[in-house]
Amino acid sequence: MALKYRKNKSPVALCPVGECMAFLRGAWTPNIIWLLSGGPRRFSELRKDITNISAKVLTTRLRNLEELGVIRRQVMPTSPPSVEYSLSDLGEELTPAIAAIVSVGHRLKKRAAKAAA
Amino acid sequence: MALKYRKNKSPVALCPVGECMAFLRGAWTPNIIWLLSGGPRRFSELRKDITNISAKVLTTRLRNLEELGVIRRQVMPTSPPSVEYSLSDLGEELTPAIAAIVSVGHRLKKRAAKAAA
DNA sequence: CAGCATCCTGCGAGATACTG
DNA sequence: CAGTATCTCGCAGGATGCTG
Repeated sequence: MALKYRKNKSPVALCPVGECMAFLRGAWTPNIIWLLSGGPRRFSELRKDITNISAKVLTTRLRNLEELGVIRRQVMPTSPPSVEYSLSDLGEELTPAIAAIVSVGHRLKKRAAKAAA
Repeated sequence: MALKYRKNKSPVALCPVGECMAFLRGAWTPNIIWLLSGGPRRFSELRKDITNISAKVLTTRLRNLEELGVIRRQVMPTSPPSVEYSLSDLGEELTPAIAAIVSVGHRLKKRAAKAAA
């Protein structure tokens, strides 16, 4: 019963949305890309901007995105080491989707406010 | 060490993308909404359209979305029981985001094809 | 500053079998 | 047809502590 479970990383890969969703895995991922779409950012900046994310998770997501070719990691040779993350071309292609998500999010927020009133 | 872990269902809820992503939890969810955006569908139709999804998972996601108010579930009083799922107003609001995701997905597919060539 | 190591949890998901 | 039940795995994530 060894290989009982498929090693398929993204179950949705065969469906229309899957091509894109494969890059948005993880609850924090869209947020990271969104922040990076505003320009390069350093590790600690991301940590501050994304409320309540732990260093471990941020690192994991960052590494994952780097491996997928979505972001670029550039180590600055300064005395206190600083690392800059930025979107790659591939990453830039994802931003319209994220932008739409954000925009829908705002709409939903307004909607919720109206419903409460 | 009881309530060690926060019960927060969506860790991203405080971030800009979180408002929307809260409704897209689960790898299959965007796909379901996307299919439903084309019109109401029955359980078995969804199962067929979404390749390789198990009945259990589909049911779970459907129930979840219903609970969130994203979709509506209507039982048709026919002799072989049939159930129709459709997007609610809230669900309709999510479609722009899904559409963007799908569109980006197509673009990525082309990009990959070009890279392979 | 930018991480890594370790340990632990819950959820999404897959497989299979069964039901009103 | 439209589910439910049961079991299992793996991954994303949280907490805490340590390092070049």
